[in-house]
Parts: sequence; structure tokens; C-alpha cells
Amino acid sequence: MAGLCCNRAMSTNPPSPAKRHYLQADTLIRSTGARLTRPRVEVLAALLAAEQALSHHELEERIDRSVDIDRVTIYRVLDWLTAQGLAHRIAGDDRVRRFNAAGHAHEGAHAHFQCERCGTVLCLDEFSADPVVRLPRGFRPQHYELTVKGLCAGCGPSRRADTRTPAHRH
Amino acid sequence: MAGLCCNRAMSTNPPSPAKRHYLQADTLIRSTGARLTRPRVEVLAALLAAEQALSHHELEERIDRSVDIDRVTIYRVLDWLTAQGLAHRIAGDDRVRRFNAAGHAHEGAHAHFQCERCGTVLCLDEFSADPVVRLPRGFRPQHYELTVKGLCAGCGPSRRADTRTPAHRH
DNA sequence: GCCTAATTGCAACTGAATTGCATTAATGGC
DNA sequence: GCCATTAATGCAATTCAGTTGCAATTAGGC
Ligand SMILES: [Mn+2]
Ligand SMILES: [Mn+2]
Ligand SMILES: [Zn+2]
Ligand SMILES: [Zn+2]
Repeated sequence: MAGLCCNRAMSTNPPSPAKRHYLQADTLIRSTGARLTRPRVEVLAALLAAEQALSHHELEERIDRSVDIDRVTIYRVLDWLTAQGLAHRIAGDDRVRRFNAAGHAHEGAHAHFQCERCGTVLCLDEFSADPVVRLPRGFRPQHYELTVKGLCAGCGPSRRADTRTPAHRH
Repeated sequence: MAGLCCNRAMSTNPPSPAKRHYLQADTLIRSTGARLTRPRVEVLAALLAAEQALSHHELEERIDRSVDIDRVTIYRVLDWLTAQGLAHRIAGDDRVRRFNAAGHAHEGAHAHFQCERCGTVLCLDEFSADPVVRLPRGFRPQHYELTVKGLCAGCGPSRRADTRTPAHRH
């Protein structure tokens, strides 16, 4: 069977929406020159498909159970993707790291939303103006990150307070 | 002996620079209406005296060894100070939480510097303009935080790379 | 197909922070 | 000043995200 990649059959037909992110992941990983492996493809495809930043746990949930990738491998793949610039990492107030596929330019300045209730993180990308802040002598700024904190749609004040716990993840 | 407070003698003379933060801590803690305890005073005084945000470890180092406050108590005092609005918490990329005395107004917008090498966190406070970012429907912004990431004076490129490790703290 | 270095899996470990519960001590009333 | 009340602390055990060491596997070049 020709067109095999990481044990997944590659069709020459237009990719279904579900498969598009796998093809995109393949391409991005190949572009680094490093090895194309199943865990890398699965993790990156999951990030590409996600509409929000994903934690390690959320990735474990979303990756096809039939694949059964080790937790440590997921951590290592995430580190690798971040080092390659294919993903970026957001440190949450809950001490959990969440990851986004870095499809768009993230140099200089970048913005995220963080829900203070459930921890949801969204990439906003609508932030440009190099902010003017005065740093002490010898300090070198490299990137600027704007974090908007508040309540996400699922945690807003219109919802009954006790129907959602801080442990809730969307 | 009159004028005792938490086992520390209170002088009526102008306070020495070293004692000023203790007096200020006393006042701030009393203003909450809760109990004035030695751990609360020690932790808040250390935060008030610090020129940068302090981690739990850094607080343990700075608190008078003769006092010997339990680690858990420090964690609980920090939570309490934060809940009272007397301190605020910054989540670092290294998954360590650092704390600032919240002397100045922190409502709405706030800025920090984070050294990507050693983790040092500085409160900048020079950030006001409510930034314009578009949020998805139903998302409610509450605070804005600008994080400037880069290298601190101690970690700058002029320093030999191997003289400072990421574990180093200022 | 074979070789080899890169990658993965597994188990043990780390380090920050939290929890449960018994003990201590700050404060208000006497 | 003393006592009672109950908030706060101390201590041990635990949780939880993430890391490390090392042996086993495998992607990709030949
Ligand atoms: Mn982002
Ligand atoms: Mn601050
Ligand atoms: Zn939420
Ligand atoms: Zn530094």
C-alpha cells in the first residue's frame, strides 16, 4: 500500500476535515528535517485541530486511544514542538502549561485570554503595538505578552455559580 | 513590658529602615480586621522590603531564622495576603509562584518583567491604556496583564553564559 | 534489508503546592 | 490579668505536573 505515513493511509483525494490537520502536521514536522513519528503527528494534529490551548491532560484525552502514547512522550513532543517553533507554551495561574499550534507569527507581541474560573486559555493574536514600559538599567526586553484575565463564555456570571467548578475544562 | 506586638518590642522612636516594613505590615494586617500573627507580619514585611517578587523559597531564606515558620504556614499566609489584596501573585514560566506586596493600585491593568534565564520577576506598574483586543462572544475581560519577557541585568548577554545557571536567583 | 542514531516506553524521581488533623495562641469579654 | 472561643499554626502525608535515567524500539539513510 503506497502513501503510508506513520501507519496511516494517505489518500490522494481531497482530505476530509478530520484528516486535514494530520496532513498539515506531517508537512510541518517534515519541514524541520527531524524524524516523522506517530506521537509527533498525533500531538501536533491535536493542537492544530484545537480551538483553544491544550494542557497535557487534554491532549491525552484527545489523542486516539488506539494509539496509546506514553505520557512522557507527550511531554517530550511538546518540548520539541516548542523548540521547533511549531507550538508555543502558556503558563497558567494553575501551574499547568497549555500549548497552541503556532500557526501564526508570534514574534514580538502576543495576547492570550485566561479564564480565572476554569483555566481555559485562548490565543488572541490581536495585539501589536510595542507597549511602552520603562525597564531598569541592563534589562533587555525580548517579547511582550498581553494576558486578558476574566471569565470565558462557559463560566460567565449568567451561569449558576455551582454548575461549574474550577476543575471544569471545556 | 508594654508595646509588645507579636513578641517584637515596638519603639516609639522613628523606626529604623529595617523596622519600617514591620510597622507597615502591622498596620496593613490590622486593617483587615483579622488576627495579627507573627507569620503574617514576617511574610508581609519581607514582601514590602523586597525590590522584586519573591518565591516561597526566597521568603523562607529571608525570614529571620530565629522565627522558624513552617513552610505550609508561609503558603497559607501568602494565600491569605492575596485574598486580602495585600499581595498579588505572578505565575512564572517555571511553575513557581512569586509574590509582591500590593502597595500600589493593581486594578485593571498591570505589568511585569520576567527574566527567561533566572526567573526573576519585577513589578513594572507603568502600564495603563486598556488594550483593545477582540474577545469571542460571552467572554468577560476583568484584568489586563502585560508581561515583558527577556533578560535581567544579571543575565544579560554581556555576562559569560556559564557563570549563571537557570537555577540562579538574584 | 541493515545499520545507527534518534526517539520512545517504563519506572523512579523531583519539587511546588495542598490537605487533614491535632495543637497553639490572638483576641474579646470578664 | 484570666478564660474561653476559634482562628491560625505545625506536622505528616499526599497530590499533581513535570523530569530523568536507561533499556528497547524504530525512522530514515545506505
Ligand atoms: Mn498564543
Ligand atoms: Mn505586580
Ligand atoms: Zn471558563
Ligand atoms: Zn535573570
